[in-house]
Amino acid sequence: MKKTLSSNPNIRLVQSKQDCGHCDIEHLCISAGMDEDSEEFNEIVKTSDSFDARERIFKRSDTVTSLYVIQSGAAKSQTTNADGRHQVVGFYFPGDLVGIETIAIKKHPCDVFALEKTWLCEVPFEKLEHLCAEHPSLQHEMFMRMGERIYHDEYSCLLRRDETADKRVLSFITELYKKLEGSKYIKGTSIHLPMTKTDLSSYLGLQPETLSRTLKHLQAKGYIVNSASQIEILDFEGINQVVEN
Amino acid sequence: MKKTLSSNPNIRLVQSKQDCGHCDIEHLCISAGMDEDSEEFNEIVKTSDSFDARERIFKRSDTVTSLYVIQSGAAKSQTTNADGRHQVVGFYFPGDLVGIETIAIKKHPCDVFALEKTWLCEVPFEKLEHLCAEHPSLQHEMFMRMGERIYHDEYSCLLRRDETADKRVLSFITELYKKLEGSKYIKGTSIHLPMTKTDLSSYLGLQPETLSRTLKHLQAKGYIVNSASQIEILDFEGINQVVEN
DNA sequence: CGAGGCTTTGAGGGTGATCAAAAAGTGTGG
DNA sequence: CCACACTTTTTGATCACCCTCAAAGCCTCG
Repeated sequence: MKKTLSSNPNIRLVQSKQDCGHCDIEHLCISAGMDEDSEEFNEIVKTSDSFDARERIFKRSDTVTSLYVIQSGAAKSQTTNADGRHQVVGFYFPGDLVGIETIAIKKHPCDVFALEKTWLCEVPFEKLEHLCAEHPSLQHEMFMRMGERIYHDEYSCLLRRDETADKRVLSFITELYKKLEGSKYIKGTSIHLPMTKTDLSSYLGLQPETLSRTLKHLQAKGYIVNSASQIEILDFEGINQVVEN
Repeated sequence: MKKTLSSNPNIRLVQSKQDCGHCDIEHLCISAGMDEDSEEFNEIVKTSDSFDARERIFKRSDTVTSLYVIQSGAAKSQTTNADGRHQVVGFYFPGDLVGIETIAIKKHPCDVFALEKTWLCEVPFEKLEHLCAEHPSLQHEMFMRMGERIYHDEYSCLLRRDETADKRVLSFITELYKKLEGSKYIKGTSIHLPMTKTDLSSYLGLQPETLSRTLKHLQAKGYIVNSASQIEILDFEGINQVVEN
């Protein structure tokens, strides 16, 4: 049986990763919202075992009572349509919250898969709520996180809806570049992509063939250099002009 | 000068609407999340003057420091692209929160227009945060509201992205029917639409012509009856089959 | 009653989907 | 380390859906 966080409540804790004080993404975590030292936060957090690439982290319809923070690695969430086709809903990187889309409906609307070796922190939602009530700064951080997510969803969604394949691809690339700046996914002007091109095409609402052709054509125009799991940005200026219009 | 809530801080209060205890959508308001009587909530809420149909409620880039609850009426939010075309991002009905998409960026990403005579309640966000910290049930209500919105955004977006015009239109109709059930917008199996068909087409990511043709064709198939500002649902069963596949 | 926006209808064109198949990459086990 | 199976990506050809442009009717509101 595959382990998933929700089917296996007795998660093997990785003690060395347990202490928030030693976490290397502390500044990206919601605990960064706490004024005082995050000792209390540390106490409610559980650290999960790691997940290998392609391993399922959450199963659709699983009951959720926690939020999860990506500590290291990357993940994708995807649904399966009635006719069996998959659709990628989002990608998650270190510091991102997995599960705020579930707190109202209390179950995963999607399967979530690790894209590479990935570690998560589990934050039991009910305990988080209590802590939020005692620490206004943490409550504020949560509101801000959720507000950002709503803003992003409503705008990235919009963006992609009516735009051409060129624009969708270019704006995805530049947004991701900004988001991951300073992380191990960025080397100079190159972005390492942990997801497959097929996943990316699904996320962008395109067919794999269309994404392939689009990347080729964007490379021919000199905007980017496309390779297996990496995209190099050549012409930020030119890309911005395409995206803005 | 057009009055907007944010350009005119000295809002004329409508005293008769001021008291939360007499609000006819109290059960839809975030104050419904409060265990005790909502006296304290009542104290922080400001009620705005009403807005006429087509009147602008918020201007894009306006600074925001409050959330707003639609007390009565309906509104749309829309952006303007670089090339001047408008794009409708969302519709708001009684009980809906306008402004949670702004709390992280602190300004309106969109213009918001009244679709008909509309009343709003203003809830200063900072005061709301303080109240949330004192009343865990209110904090919980806010988390649930935001979680629902994220869930809806990520799913309605998904839904519309790859689906045919038929599916987009039918799922919009049935979702709206469910959402507005029991309100004045629903009479039997008919939905009154406060927005224009052009607004709706924009929201659905279609051209007005395409929406017009789609509605005609869905009527020919016997799913709905289409008229000026009303859509009657004839075949719930059949519609579900179309949407699910 | 007139002006303006909204909706409908028609004809033609383009972007991206679909289908098919080859090429390249990835992981596994011997 | 290589061979094999499998997945992912690419390429090509054709097609469908929706967009675009144009214009006429319709409704709403001043």
